[in-house]
Amino acid sequence: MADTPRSFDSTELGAYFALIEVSSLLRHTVEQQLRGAGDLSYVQFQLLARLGNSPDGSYRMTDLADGVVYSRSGLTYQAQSLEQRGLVTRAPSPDDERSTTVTITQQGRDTLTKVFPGHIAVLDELLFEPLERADVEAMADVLGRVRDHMRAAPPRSAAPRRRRTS
Amino acid sequence: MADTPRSFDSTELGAYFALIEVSSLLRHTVEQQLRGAGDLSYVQFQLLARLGNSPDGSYRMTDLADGVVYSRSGLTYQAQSLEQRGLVTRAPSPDDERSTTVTITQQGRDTLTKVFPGHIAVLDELLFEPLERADVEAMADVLGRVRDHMRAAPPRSAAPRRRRTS
DNA sequence: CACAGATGCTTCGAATCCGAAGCACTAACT
DNA sequence: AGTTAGTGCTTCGGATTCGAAGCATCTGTG
Repeated sequence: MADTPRSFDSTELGAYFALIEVSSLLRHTVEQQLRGAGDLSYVQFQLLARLGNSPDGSYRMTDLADGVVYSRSGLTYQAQSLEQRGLVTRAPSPDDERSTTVTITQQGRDTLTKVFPGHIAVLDELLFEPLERADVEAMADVLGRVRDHMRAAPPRSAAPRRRRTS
Repeated sequence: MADTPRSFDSTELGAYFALIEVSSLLRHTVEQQLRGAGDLSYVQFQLLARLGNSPDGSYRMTDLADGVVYSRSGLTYQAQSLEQRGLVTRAPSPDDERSTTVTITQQGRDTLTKVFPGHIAVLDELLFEPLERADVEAMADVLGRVRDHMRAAPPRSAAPRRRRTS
């Protein structure tokens, strides 16, 4: 473990720090906008957005949790909250009694459309404003590759339960 | 407000989503490594790291909070925690009785060195592995500019208390 | 100097978050 | 079918988080 005690040069450090800082700052501002515009937390918005983009407006709990990088128990909490507010419904899946299917309601979609313009405005102002088109493309490309790489590796808590090894 | 209901193209969306996803996934993994290696949360590590990089190993509470994008009350909580564990000390500032100066202790530095190799290993493996040198440079450049832009704008909760305007 | 406003930090209460443990259902193997 | 392992979700307890309010100090102005 930790068998490569190499250190980073300033460019690498800069990239890393900038990444963390930008996402923190962005998240912060977005959070406030969402709270004000539709009384949503960032997580709640992400959940609704994902559901809204789904072809049938629904997902399994686990897939939702993995999608937004969130703990399952945390998702249960938020899903209950959203359900009480009438923004989603929950029902056991037809094919698998264990799993719960979360579906966005019309009211959920309305909330989404109500909140969206402001959300875009914040992103535009904070994230895209200082960037050229090429920068955005580079960012999408580079970060996209990183994401794929991360998703490829054991996505959540590494150790697969068992190795059915020969 | 929201006077620009333009929408994003897929590149922009990709850049945004990738940013969020990458930082979330990264944070998650790093968190676990830190927890295991030195019983630190990510925030605690960030605080120690910042203090460790400071010329005199200390910062004011507010500057620390702004640095890591964190609420003041949250910082108070973590600073107390770190102080109890002997990783930092807190003392009123000499020149301003109001402000508290947080200083990293030798034990804090030791913890930092103990945790660092693993931290670097995670970053190397998860973030830098799929990237060329040029990619890292592009990332540092683009995200660095975004960060500067964000920091330039009213950094925390917008409204300055008063406008001493003419 | 007295005072109002600004600033730095902490306390407080409520919301959110996570991991571990538990419950229910499914799959695989015999 | 019976047994064992795997999977999906929730509950639980404790930790962390934030914003609002409070307290103490500082600063600028009369």
